[in-house]
Amino acid sequence: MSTRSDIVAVSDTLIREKGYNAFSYADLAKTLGIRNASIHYYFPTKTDLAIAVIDRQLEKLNELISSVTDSDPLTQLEAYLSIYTHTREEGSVCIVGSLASDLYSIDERISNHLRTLVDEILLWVAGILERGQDSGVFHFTGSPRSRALLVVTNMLASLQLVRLTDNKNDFETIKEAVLKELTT
Amino acid sequence: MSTRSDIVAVSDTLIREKGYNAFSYADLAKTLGIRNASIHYYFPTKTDLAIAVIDRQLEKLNELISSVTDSDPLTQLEAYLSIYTHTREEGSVCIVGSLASDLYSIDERISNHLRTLVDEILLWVAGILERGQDSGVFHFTGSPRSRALLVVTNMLASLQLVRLTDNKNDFETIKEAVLKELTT
DNA sequence: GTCTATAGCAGGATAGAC
DNA sequence: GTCTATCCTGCTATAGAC
Repeated sequence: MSTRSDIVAVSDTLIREKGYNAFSYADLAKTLGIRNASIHYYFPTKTDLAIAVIDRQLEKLNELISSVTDSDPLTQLEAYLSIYTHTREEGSVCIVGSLASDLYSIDERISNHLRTLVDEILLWVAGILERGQDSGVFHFTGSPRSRALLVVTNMLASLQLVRLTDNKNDFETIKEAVLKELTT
Repeated sequence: MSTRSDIVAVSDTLIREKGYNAFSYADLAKTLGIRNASIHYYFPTKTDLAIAVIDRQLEKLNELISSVTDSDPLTQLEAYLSIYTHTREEGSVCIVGSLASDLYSIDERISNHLRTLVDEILLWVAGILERGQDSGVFHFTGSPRSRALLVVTNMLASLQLVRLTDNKNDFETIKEAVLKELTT
C-alpha cells in the first residue's frame, strides 16, 4: 500500500476510536513510523485528511453497494448491517457518529462531505427497504425513508451504547431485533 | 444561580454542542465573563468538570423520573422522549452520544460515571416498557431491555443524524415512529 | 518524498496577590 | 473567590536540507 493510503486508513481508525479532536499528526507519525512533516506533505491540513477519510468511506460504501447490486433485498440489508458488525469488533464507532458529535467544531468542508455520505446511506437503505416491501420480504409501516432512519439510528447508536454497557450481546441483540422486526 | 452551577450548565451545553475535546476553559471564561483561573478554583481539572456535568444530567434524570413516577406507562415514555425534543431544539446531541464518541480519549473516571447514567436510562425505559406491556398499552417482541435498547438508540442517534440531514422533520418522524410502533 | 528544526499558538493547569 | 501572570505541553503547520 502507498504511504498516502496508509495515512488515510490509520486516520480513519483513530478518528473512529478516539474522536477527531483527540487524534493528532503525532499519533499518525508514531503508528506509521514516519515524521509529522511527511504527513503534511500528503495532507497539508487536518481538514484535508478528514475529507480523505470520508472519501475512503464513500468508496468502500460504493464497493459494497456494487457487490450486492444484483442480490435480493434481504441479502442487501444484511450487507448493510455487516458494516457495523465489523466496526463493532474493532471497538470503534462509525465515522458518521464520530464526526456528528464534533460537528460544530469542525471545518464546514468536512461536514458537507459527511452530509454526502449520510445521504447516500439513507438513500441506499430506503431503496432496499422499499424493494423488500414490494417483494413481500419486509413488512413495515411508514415510508421507506422513515423506516431507514430507524434502522440507521439503531445501528449507528448501538456502536456508541455498547461501548458503555459492556454487554457484548447488546450489539447482536439490536442487530437481530432490527432484522426480525422487518421480516415478521 | 451560583458560579459553580453556572459553570456546569455552560459546560454541559458546550460539550453537547462542540464535543468534549473541542470545548475549553477559555470558552467557559468568555461565556461567563470570568477568568480561566476562577474556573479551576471550582474544578481543578477538566475531568472534575466533566464528572460534574454527568452528575447534573443524573440529577435531572432523577427529577424527571420522580415527576412521573405515579403516571401511566405512556405518559412516562413521553416524558422520556421529551428529553430529546428539548435537546433537538438546541441543535445539540445528548451527553451520552457526545462522550461515547470520545470514549477512548477521556479519563476513565468520566466513562465510569457515564456508564452509571446509561445504565439508569436503560433500566428506567425497560421498566416503562415492561409495565406498559403488562397493562396492554405497549406491544412488542423480545425482552423489555432489548426493546429499550432499540428505543434509546433511535433517540440518541436521531439527534446526531438530524444535524446532518437538515430535514427538520426527521427528528419528529423518528420520535413518532417509535411511539407508533409500540402502541399498535 | 522524507527528514530536522522550529515557528506559533492554544490548551490545561498553578502560584500568589488582592 | 477572583484576579494577573505564567509555565509547560502538545498541537497544527511551515521552511528548507537531503
